[in-house]
Amino acid sequence: MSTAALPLQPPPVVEPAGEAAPAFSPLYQQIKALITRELQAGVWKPGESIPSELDLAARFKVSQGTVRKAIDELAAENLLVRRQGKGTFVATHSERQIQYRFLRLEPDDGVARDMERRLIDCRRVRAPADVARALDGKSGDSVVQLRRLLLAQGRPVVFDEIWLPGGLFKGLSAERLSDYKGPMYGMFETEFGVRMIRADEKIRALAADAAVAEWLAVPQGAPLLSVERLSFTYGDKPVELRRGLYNTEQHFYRNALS
Amino acid sequence: MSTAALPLQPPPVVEPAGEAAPAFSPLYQQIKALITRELQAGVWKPGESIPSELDLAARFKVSQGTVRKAIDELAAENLLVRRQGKGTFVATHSERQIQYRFLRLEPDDGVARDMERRLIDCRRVRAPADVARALDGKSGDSVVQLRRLLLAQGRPVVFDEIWLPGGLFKGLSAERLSDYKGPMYGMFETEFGVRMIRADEKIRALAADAAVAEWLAVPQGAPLLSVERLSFTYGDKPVELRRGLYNTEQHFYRNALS
DNA sequence: AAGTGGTCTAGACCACCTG
DNA sequence: AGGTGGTCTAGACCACTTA
Repeated sequence: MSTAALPLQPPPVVEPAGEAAPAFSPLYQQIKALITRELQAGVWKPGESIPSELDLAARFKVSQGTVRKAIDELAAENLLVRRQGKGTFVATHSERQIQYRFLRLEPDDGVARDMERRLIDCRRVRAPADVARALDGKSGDSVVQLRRLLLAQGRPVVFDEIWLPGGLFKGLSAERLSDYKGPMYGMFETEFGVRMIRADEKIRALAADAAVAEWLAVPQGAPLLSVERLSFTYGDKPVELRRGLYNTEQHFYRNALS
Repeated sequence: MSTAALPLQPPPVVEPAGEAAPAFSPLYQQIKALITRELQAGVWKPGESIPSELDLAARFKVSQGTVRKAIDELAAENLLVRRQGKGTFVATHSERQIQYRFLRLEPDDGVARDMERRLIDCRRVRAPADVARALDGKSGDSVVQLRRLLLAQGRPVVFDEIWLPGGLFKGLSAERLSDYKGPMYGMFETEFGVRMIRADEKIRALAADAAVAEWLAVPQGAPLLSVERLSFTYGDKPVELRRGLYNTEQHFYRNALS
């Protein structure tokens, strides 16, 4: 409905100034941008289906093939999910199958089990300088800081420390977190309308300090995997900084290169 | 030339036995498989261009769009590289820009510099059980084992231990390795015709033992990133096992999630 | 100017899912 | 049966490269 008649600016075929400008935008890229705007605006909610390709083609006054190419790219970026015969759906972190979309940890014995989530604490604090910088905010901004453990078969494997912009997560509390069943990113979607689209991780090895050693039940100085993740929502806006410390004695971080 | 008239089996539309079989193969997938075969057979060498889309369409007796979709997927898998106006080229590890296609290590200060490669040794040995298993061989098979260091600004950062199937790498020696300028995977391509297509990495943190500590000039017990990589060539055939130990004091391993 | 990949269209038909 | 995404075609035109 909000995508009514739309003029679809005729492709800005040539730019006036002969600079190093984009200077050309295929129709399907424009369509893609329009669809992304609708997603961002929440016109279609995570898990819901978007209009059919023919619908969208009619709305945008382009051929089905052009809409198709736009959707293809959005599906490749994991913003949409195609299901033959059923429709195209808005991606979500709430579904069983893709529950741990961003967690690359696997047990050595290969059997993927569910992990237990145990919240340690959840506080509102003033952002330290490095956290503020990562989240595109100012030092001293209000942020939600939470810490938690992930346990496999009762044994702690991951210690997570998470920072979220206070403005986006008003009302987030230890109670609400504990009450919520399902993955954290699913909760962020449904309760706060914040959808994690992509993330960047920086990984290093470091020695456990006294506090973390206790949480993970390893000796002080034990080598741990440090995974610093910055997650982004639409428009490449950073909305979560997370630092995980992984005990990799019986698990490993998997990565596929191509 | 080897792709002459080709009958292109008419899509096996329906399978006789009503089992859980593939039972359907789009034309463009068949084309994709044919192109992959040519690549594997070395008809087109790394860095060279393949025939134009119209050429291939004529050869295969399909429309350009169908060839296009096949090539699109091969490009997405990094087997081919498209260059508008010039043609489509066989991917290679030898080009300057994509030199370290599989190395995800970055310096903290962001300035990507070239790393110095220093070979430690190169020997032919009998494969230990775990190496043989990874390479789909038998325990005791002949393998080339080599060890080397990567140095950034004169300081050792990576200690690599690499195993290669002896049969594929006849004549590989310390001399030839030292003489060769350019990345190792580039040498494998041009000297041995072995092309690395994709790889799987398992990452953990561990403490430096005495030997590695000396190579990397860190204290014994220092936390290191262990990166175990299994690389595959065409047909998902494993052709390299590599275990790298990274000093992550001034570098980190980057990974993008989506 | 000629050749290459890139975009866009319009229409046909197929495979899959649901009432 | 009707709707959805998936495949395939044939042809037009555009953008980029090279000669």
